[in-house]
Amino acid sequence: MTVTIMDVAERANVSKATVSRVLNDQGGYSEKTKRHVLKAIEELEYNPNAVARSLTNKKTHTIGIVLPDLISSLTTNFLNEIEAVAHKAGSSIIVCHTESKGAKTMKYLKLLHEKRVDGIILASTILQKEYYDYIEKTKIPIVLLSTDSEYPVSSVTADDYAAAYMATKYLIQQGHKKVGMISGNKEEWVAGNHLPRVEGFKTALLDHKLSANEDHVVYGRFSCEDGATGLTKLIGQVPGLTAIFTENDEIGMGVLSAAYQLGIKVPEDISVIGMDNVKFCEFLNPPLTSVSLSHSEMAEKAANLIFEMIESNKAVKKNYIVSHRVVERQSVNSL
Amino acid sequence: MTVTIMDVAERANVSKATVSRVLNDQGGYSEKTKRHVLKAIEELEYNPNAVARSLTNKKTHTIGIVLPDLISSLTTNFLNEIEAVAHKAGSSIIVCHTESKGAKTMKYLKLLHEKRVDGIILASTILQKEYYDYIEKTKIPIVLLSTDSEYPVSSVTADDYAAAYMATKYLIQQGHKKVGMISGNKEEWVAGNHLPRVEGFKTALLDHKLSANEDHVVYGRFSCEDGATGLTKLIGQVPGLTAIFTENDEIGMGVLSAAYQLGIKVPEDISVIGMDNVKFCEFLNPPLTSVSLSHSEMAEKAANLIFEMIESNKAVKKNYIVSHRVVERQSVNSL
DNA sequence: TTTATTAACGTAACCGGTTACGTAAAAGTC
DNA sequence: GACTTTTACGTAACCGGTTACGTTAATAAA
Repeated sequence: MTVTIMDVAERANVSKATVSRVLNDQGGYSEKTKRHVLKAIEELEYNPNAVARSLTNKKTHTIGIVLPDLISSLTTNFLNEIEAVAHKAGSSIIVCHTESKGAKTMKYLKLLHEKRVDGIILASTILQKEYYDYIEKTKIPIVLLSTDSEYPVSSVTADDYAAAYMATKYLIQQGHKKVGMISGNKEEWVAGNHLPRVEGFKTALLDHKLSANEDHVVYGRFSCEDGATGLTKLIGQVPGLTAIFTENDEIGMGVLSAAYQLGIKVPEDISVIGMDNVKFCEFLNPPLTSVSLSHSEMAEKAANLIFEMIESNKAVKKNYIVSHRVVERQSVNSL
Repeated sequence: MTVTIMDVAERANVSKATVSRVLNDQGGYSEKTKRHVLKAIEELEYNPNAVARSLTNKKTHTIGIVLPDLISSLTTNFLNEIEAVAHKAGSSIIVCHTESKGAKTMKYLKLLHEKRVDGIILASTILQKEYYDYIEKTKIPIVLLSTDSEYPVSSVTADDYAAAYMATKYLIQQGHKKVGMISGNKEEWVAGNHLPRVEGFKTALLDHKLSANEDHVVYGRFSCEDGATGLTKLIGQVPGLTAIFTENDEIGMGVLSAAYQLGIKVPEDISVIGMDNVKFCEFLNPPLTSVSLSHSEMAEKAANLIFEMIESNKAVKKNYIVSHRVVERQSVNSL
């Protein structure tokens, strides 16, 4: 049916070994036979079978990405960047979407191992002991993207604590004294990096001699809707509230939207700063000030790292922390 | 190194054929040997090699998705939905990002064939003759997602013409007489469905005895920035403009943002209707009225269709058109 | 001219599974 | 008890490549 290396060999009157050699530029054949082989390939429209090749080579030129439900622009950021790097490295990516369910993650890891991917990027997912053990056993190179871990594995992360601290400090420097935070789900196992964010927020407040207790933070999940409900809740909990730090831009967007509906003016009545500096920040009304975590950069680093690990098959382990900065727009007032 | 079916066979004192049989529940072995085999698998932590399996089975349980640069929420919509369906069908997805470059598309098609994917979903990409010929030759099942084609291939699309017509008619019915459109790039080969959108727009105008010439349409690319520049341009080109139809929500978002910056009130001064009904519409200020194209539904249908085609390996060809409707929010005023 | 070296291949084993076919033992039939 | 059928396997070929090794012919060296 489909044409194989054997067909090419026969038509070119050589052995399949020779065909394989010219295919891989390995030398060991004359110019003339090379031409013959190439001609046969051309005529038969031969397309090598990567599956067969992978079997002997023990390399699939495929890496797996597993990620939970994320803000769409984050997912896209990650995926785009990783895919671009992978493509340059001559590899493809299999994406696995875990829907925030732990069980599915383990299933996916097994699946990816079955498919013999060359490496795995695990994004925004806490590395459970179970996962770690499995990865250790299978020896698949792995890098964590946007999560740290207690286990010795490569990772590319942002310093969430410091970033949150910076966001909060920025608000304080603009003169705000009553500031609240809207966070993701307390129990949420995804991302797993909101606790540092809450800590950074509180510490910044405390460091500047401002009060900071649990009333100052409101928990939701990770979406726009939470911004809306969070806003009213927060206003109730902290009297005289003038500024809000939202754990991510999507929540920030929700706050902006809710404020608009409630007739609360941003930034005149209340200032908002988000986090992630996602693309749409610029186009919100008002444009959302946000602390940039350069997700693209993270993803790119993670992708490069995984290929580095794959190539030098020594067990290199590296941990990168990308920088952050606040990008000022118009959602924060100075008092 | 890694444990193979042979290792299992030896430990269980059977042939690898038998191991394979119990692995695939094929019968032809006693309960006792089954237990032995299972025990050996357990003890050795055997994990079958999908690559080897694919080689004989001629099935990789992998499908390829190729898509160009899209609005991130669209991409995510597509990917999520397709991945979910694929996962249920026991398959994985390889995503290929063409960055709106035609050359890359062909490369990806070849790559996917090399990797012997079971099927391909080609999203928002015009099916060039070259692609079609290649697909025909390789006999890979393919379905087009969000693009039609002159060639006989399966597809799941929206009726862009009708949807644009509906959007425009909606504006007219709200009393608008001077309405303009901001479209994507005229020459853009991606999406390929903006021409019908422009046509739908113009026809709706004409059908209601309103003027519609090329001045009423402004072309950009597909992003927020185009909304911003498009707005000022359009205001210049059509005097007395009261409403704008944007080819997609991202442009719509850009218009909203630009209007805010320019002090133009939406919808009081100018009404805006978008297209796609992407998630963030609800959270814009004001919330953006948009005609819903149910992309999730499209993606799901496309995914189901591709697996249907893969299973019944007859060359089934089906063409679905999903419905559309305008979802009213607050960006359109009635005069 | 004879011998050593190298170039240009072919042969066959291997990667890790699946499966058609053959066979011995167990079970069923008369 | 002899014969047929069924069960429970093992053997070996196969999927489509890669590669170690062996062989022959051409070329270089002596």
